[in-house]
Amino acid sequence: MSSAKAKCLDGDDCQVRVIHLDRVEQARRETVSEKELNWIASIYKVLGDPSRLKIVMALRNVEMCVCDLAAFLGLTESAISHQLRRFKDLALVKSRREGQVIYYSLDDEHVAELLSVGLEHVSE
Amino acid sequence: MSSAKAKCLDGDDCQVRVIHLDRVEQARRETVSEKELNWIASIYKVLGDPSRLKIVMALRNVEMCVCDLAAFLGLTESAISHQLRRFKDLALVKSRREGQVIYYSLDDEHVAELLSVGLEHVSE
DNA sequence: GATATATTTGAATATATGTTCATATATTCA
DNA sequence: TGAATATATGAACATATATTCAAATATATC
Repeated sequence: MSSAKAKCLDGDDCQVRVIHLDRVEQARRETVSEKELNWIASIYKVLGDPSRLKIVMALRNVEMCVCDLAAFLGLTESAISHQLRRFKDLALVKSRREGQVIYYSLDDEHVAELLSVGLEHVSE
Repeated sequence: MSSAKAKCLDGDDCQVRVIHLDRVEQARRETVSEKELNWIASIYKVLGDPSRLKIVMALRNVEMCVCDLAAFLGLTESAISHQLRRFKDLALVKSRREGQVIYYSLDDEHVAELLSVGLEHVSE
């Protein structure tokens, strides 16, 4: 066991206080790459907004166009379009054009897969 | 099927354009309460930040104190403390005092439960 | 081609957020 | 009690973000 006295860790200016060096090193060993970490966080982040979560939940069952979603959420069509772009960037949502109307729906496989990846890293 | 012509929905000033009224109404019927929605979003949101995600992933396996986490993340102890408070507010993290040191760990049951609730509402 | 509809894009803005610094609180030990 | 350590708190700040407005693009219809 480590003592409860703080030790000095070799940081930039040797100012870093550490009580359990072994645990910090273990965490260092077990952490995922910065890149992957940011990626997982971005998945959670995009779902961490009430408007976007509402969009996802609406698209769970039905295909919808921008103006339907705008009516449902009580937001501007522009606002919806901006948010949908974020989803598309993460490939959480796919679109299909039919004339002037563009239908949006969940990219179910991706959603399921991405969330399971996140879970895998968070809860054991 | 609905026509592809926009209809006028009875909004505040009757300016709301809707193409598939039936789908909007279905979404209205199937949506969860605003309160629950905000709550689920807040769970995702708190995980949607690289620093916080790193904290959660570190606490998965080991109990850690503030200064250990600060050393691990390369952040101020104050910053860690602020973030830990957010986790505690959502009951995602629990703490245990031992002398001057406060040990933080994941409230595993809660994490698992909360995420499963979120999943339940998002993917099918 | 001209008009109307559906969506996108970019600028602007108000608000939220993550971090740091300085200070306060709590605990231990001399 | 007083000094030292560990953590918490609040103000300040810089950055990120969600939304709106105005204008642009794309498709269909006349």
